[in-house]
Amino acid sequence: MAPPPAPQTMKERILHTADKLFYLQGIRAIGVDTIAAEIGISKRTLYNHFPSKDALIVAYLERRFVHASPSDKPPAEQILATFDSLERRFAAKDFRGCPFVNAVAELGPTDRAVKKIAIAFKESRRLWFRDRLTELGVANPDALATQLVLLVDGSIAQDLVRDDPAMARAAKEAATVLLRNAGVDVGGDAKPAQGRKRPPR
Amino acid sequence: MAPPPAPQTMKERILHTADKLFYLQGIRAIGVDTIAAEIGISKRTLYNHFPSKDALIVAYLERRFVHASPSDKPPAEQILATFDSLERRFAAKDFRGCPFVNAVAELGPTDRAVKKIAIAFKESRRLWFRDRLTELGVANPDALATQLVLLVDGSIAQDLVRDDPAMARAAKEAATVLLRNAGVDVGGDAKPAQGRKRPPR
DNA sequence: GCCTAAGTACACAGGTCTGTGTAATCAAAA
DNA sequence: TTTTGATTACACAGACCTGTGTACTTAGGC
Repeated sequence: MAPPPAPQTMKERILHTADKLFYLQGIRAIGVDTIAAEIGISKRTLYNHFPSKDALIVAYLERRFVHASPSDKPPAEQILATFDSLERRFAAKDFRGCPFVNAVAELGPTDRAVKKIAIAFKESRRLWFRDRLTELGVANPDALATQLVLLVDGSIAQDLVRDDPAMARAAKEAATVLLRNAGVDVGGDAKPAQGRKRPPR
Repeated sequence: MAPPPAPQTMKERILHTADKLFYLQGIRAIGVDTIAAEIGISKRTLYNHFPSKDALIVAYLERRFVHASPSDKPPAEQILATFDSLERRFAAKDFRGCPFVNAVAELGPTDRAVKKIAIAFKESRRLWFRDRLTELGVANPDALATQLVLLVDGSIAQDLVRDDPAMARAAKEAATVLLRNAGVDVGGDAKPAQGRKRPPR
């Protein structure tokens, strides 16, 4: 399969580079000069496409706001696959936590625009979980969806400081318990994780 | 009961103020001038107590590294009380996430000293959970402890962006399910959260 | 009264940052 | 060929940052 095409327009090239640097090194740590130099353009060109660094930051976060693509797998599988995907991302050396959480942590509570995008993103993922749980006919999809996003964000935060992709596996196991507890069929009783061994009947 | 005593020594006053400003507004957002001005001392005095801003940052994080105080409550109660305590902290208007996660997010992967403290803190909390679970005789205390810290950090990250203390309740409910699944007695069957209603026997 | 330690006031060096102004260049469309 | 729009090179303003140098004041201990 073909590699992802190189960004075409100047605006896309700027966003692509800003994304890489902002995400890996932090928004406040990267100046617009650095971004322009990395692309090999003048600072003036950058400011011809974005009126301010703030605008560039907002565009960076909006570009990170990718919506989940539809899948024809069963909902329970989709939910658990989320954690496998997380584990793969943790294993990549260029993973540095959730860009939205990082931006809010970095830019403080004053930056309303950034916070708004972060809230929207978190909520969209929660709703994605909720929709899958509704398909499964779970009794309280809202509450369970919230618990699942806690596991997602918890494993991201833990991996950010510990660099340990196993956090995603731990989250997946916890999610499996929560799903099974809600009556969802998540495959064999292979990992009981019980306090006492259950005698085979 | 008496209010907490005002910091006595100059070093403590500096740390107290640095903590407040670093935590609420971000480490990079606060200059040493701002800290000195807030206390009403000269910048020179600050630099007489800390050789550099980096040293002040490290001292700030080390001061945040509070170890859990021993309790005589039963272990299961201690574990669940963690989430009640979290909820109270979320409700306070000056809560701004985990200072260690925020510092790592802000200062980037290069700052080894900061990352080291953050890892140590996260691990100390995981071990605290593990010790309580060991007291409870749980089969796999290590794995379950990791899952519990995911819920803690997940709720912190979610509250940071959403300002919703209910995240702590959601984490507590998930923790209850995980504990019960591991054979821990966590009180009545009051909240079954089951997929299908269980007929009373 | 005198000495020492701590703090103050304040300037400043040297660096970074965002954002702008200006004149020159280049390429493609008309 | 001429025009037009994008881009470049580069200087610069104004702000902020960390860290230092220096001379002055103040308060306690001897």
